[in-house]
Amino acid sequence: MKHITIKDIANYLSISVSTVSRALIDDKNIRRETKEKVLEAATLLGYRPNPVAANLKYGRTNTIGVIIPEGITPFALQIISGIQSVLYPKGIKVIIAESSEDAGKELENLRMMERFMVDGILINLCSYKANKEEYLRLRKAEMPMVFYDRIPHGLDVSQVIVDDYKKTFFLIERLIRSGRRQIAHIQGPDDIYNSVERFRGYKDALAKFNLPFREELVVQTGMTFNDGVRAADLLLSRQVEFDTIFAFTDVLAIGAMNRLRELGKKIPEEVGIASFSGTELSTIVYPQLTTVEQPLFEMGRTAALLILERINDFTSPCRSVVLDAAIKMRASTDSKEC
Amino acid sequence: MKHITIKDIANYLSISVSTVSRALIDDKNIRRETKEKVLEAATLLGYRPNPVAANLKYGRTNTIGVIIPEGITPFALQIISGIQSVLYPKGIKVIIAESSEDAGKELENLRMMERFMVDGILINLCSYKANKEEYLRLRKAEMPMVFYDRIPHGLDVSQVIVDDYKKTFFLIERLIRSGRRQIAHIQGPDDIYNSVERFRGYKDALAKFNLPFREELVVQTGMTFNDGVRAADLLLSRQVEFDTIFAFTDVLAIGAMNRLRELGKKIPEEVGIASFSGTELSTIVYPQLTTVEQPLFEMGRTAALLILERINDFTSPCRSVVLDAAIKMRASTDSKEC
DNA sequence: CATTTCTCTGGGAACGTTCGCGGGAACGTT
DNA sequence: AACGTTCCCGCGAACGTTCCCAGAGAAATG
Repeated sequence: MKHITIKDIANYLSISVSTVSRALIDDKNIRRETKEKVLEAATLLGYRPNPVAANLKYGRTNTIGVIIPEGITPFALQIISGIQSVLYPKGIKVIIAESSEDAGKELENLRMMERFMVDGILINLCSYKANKEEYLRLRKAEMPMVFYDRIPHGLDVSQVIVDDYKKTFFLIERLIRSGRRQIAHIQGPDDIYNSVERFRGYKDALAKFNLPFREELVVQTGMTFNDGVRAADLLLSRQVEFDTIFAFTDVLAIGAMNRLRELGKKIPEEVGIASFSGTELSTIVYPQLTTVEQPLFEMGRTAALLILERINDFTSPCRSVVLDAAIKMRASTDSKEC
Repeated sequence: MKHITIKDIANYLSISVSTVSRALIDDKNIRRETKEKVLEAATLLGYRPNPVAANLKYGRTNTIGVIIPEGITPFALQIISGIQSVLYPKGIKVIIAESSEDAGKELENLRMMERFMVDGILINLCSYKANKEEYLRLRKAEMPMVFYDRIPHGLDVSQVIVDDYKKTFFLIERLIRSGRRQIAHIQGPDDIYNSVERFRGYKDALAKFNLPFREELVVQTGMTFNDGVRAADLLLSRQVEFDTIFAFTDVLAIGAMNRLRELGKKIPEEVGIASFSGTELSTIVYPQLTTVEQPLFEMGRTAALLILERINDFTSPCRSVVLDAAIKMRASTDSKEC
């Protein structure tokens, strides 16, 4: 693609490049007349500014990186929509890298972002423990970073989250209030902080209603659909009664639900299913899932706003934004109280 | 972020910037000794090359744009993984824009990509008719483009697709062979060429077995989950018997399936469901969907390879790659012949 | 030993922009 | 009439690289 530059316009009008630049940049040191002449010529010649050159000047790339743990579910993409809705209008590019739930790959992605010289990074972690030194190094190198959804522990950074503990607590509370007593839990991996928090919410909610916490009702597993399937099998093999399953994510819940149905269990009559997420998955399965619906688009939006803040002023204090999330009672737990 | 430049290395070693550049760029006009010295100093000082500067020189941005019609389903993201697997190792950034099935937004996205000065664009269209003039203009301006999945009509461009007609034909053929006779079709929008092709495959397959084509068994609709729900309703309201539904996409199929089940129909005993896609959605629903499984990752990979070809030599002839797709018979049509 | 070739290095222009500086013209103020 | 201001505009440096050109010295050739 051949591009016409500011210099071409200057030649065309026999004026200097500086004046052209000033006209285009809306500098005040220019006569209205000449400015109009330049703009006219610009459209006539089909001029498109070359951001690369300007960025070189400013030492920016106008690019920010997003690192996501997985890209199979719609989760990431909805958040990314939110991010882009803020950044694209500002002329900032967004590049995405996926870690496949692998801390090693996450590290690679961080390095790649650095190589690409992004102006900042938005991160959804694989593990809240991994790559800590790298994040410390980046922080020291003054790389603007904002974490969202899955955040690190003991690192003073900007972040945007929902209150996993509280929301889980409320969800379990409502399940109990609607008559469910034997609530099993499919727990996520240990190294995801949200998993720890949701587990805590689950336990405390049981305690509030004086329901016993029973180890046999808890299964810890991974993040995939098949992990959900296996979790259901494991739960059944323990020969302990349960009338509800609360799963760490949509995907796990759906895996478990499908397995149970395959084995002839009626949902929600014999077993109710609830989860925590906010993707469309929870409404395209049958029956629709009771879930804590996180505001994903909004989460992306605020993360993007935070990173802009951070880029503009690295010395500003880190901010932690907690978003609200709605509890949606749906057919999978057959609650009357929608 | 303060960055170490090539000049810093030059000062540090009291040599010229040119030599440093040569050392880093693996130029042959340099003594092995000095080259090693430079590399050593580079790692010592923590030098990271600034791609922006180099790109300015070369007139490239090392960025390619991807325009997708929608981002709710995993469809797009799986293809994007394939694209990134080729481009990221080459140091090429990938930016993504979503058109929300809206041709106007698609046009906006094209303009944005141009503003960002991407080196090339990978496109999955909203409509095969829309924005034609814009694509012609871009082509004339020598913007490298590759279309995939949903392609334009009557435009000489590089593209990567699967054979919608043939694969649909084979799928319907197998459904008929497994005993299904009254196959309904949920058709996609008119302005998506794949929809037209799949419809054609459906019709011709019926014809091959001397089964009557019945208008009442075809519903044309949109692309969303709810469109699938509505299509099922419409089909039922026509009071015509059918033992199978073949839907344009996974999402439509799932919408219809859930609606039917809600109304008490047994899947697959009373109605079988089949679709065309290749996302994980077809295997996380219950029962799992019979479907034409497109090789999405591979599609992304080849699209990326084609765009590289095009960027390196715009004069090379446009290529059209047709990928194979597997027909997966699953529980939703209860076929014995998995 | 003289000449050519080769190897390596430094200088400086170029990529497309922005911006500080200086200066000329026009204007207003004493 | 002399001076200070303001308004515009051009010049040139700068951002971090690459690369062409020239040249110094070494090596090879006669």
